[in-house]
Amino acid sequence: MVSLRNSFGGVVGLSLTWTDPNCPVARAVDVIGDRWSLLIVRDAMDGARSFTDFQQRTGIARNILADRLRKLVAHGLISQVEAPSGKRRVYELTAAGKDLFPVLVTLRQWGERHAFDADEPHSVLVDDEGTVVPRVVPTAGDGRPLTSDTTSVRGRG
Amino acid sequence: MVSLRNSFGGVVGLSLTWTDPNCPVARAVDVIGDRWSLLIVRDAMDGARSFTDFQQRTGIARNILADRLRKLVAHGLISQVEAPSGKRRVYELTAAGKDLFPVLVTLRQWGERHAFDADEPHSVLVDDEGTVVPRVVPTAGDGRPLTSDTTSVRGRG
DNA sequence: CCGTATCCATTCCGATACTG
DNA sequence: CAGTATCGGAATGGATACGG
Repeated sequence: MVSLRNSFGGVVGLSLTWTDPNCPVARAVDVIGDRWSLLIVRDAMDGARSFTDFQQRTGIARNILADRLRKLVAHGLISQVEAPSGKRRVYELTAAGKDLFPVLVTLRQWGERHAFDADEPHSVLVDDEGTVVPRVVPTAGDGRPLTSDTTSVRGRG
Repeated sequence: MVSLRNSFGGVVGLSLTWTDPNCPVARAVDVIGDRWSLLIVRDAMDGARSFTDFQQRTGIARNILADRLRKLVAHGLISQVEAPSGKRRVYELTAAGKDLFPVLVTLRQWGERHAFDADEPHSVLVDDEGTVVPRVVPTAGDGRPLTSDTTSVRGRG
């Protein structure tokens, strides 16, 4: 266990039992690499705000949901703020949480391609005007598309 | 538990205990949403081929590694092929596995931004020529950048 | 070198009951 | 509505020993 001060000033305990704790992928996985965290962020992006919102959309058990929300808040992806109504506190994505958008988009596109049977209907990601979002592909500065054969994805701090 | 015929003809058992089993993000998470799978894929992209390669790079326990490799093979992300030497069988990413490249790139970029302290040194993703890879941002067909405020990331099959 | 088998501890998860 | 408390089962994980 290693303590880490995150971008928001909060000290967060990370497992970091990895062989290479400085790999940014490993660190990211340490935050969202479980069964529920990404789905909670997904639903937050989709408009979920309240505890019950998340519970109903994900179907997660209440105690686990409470735990995950705590961790996501501790890691600075979600914050609990006063609702505009002034009544209740609601969960809201922070800038760091919203920055997971490209991850979820690529994950969704991957899922649509590879997690459905050929004859099984599935969604296709579209923008706000209803036109299909082209496949997200990392590119070099000059616009050249990058592949796993030429680009190492394993950073080492 | 639901059986699913994947893109490679193999029947794969998915948990799919989600509230919405048709969400492609949920399906993707069902495949790679654990502590190790993405890191195994990461190391495969980084050149790992043999069981011991993966074991040493990730530090994962041998029994768990064997289990995860089995699952990744069953899900069609990795295949076991004869080594060019003809001696041993080695693990190799399939097309579906390589398609996780954009996911790992965005995840790495997120990690570099949000999983390190401000004064903590970290890597920056570069292409094969050493120039920094610009932030990967999903865009509409017309090049307009998309955000989580305007684009739903939750597909429903 | 490539796994499998076993043992044990920890974590994860779901269901339910309960409180402010 | 928003959680917390508790229980039990399942999955995960580490270590080690073993066999092809």
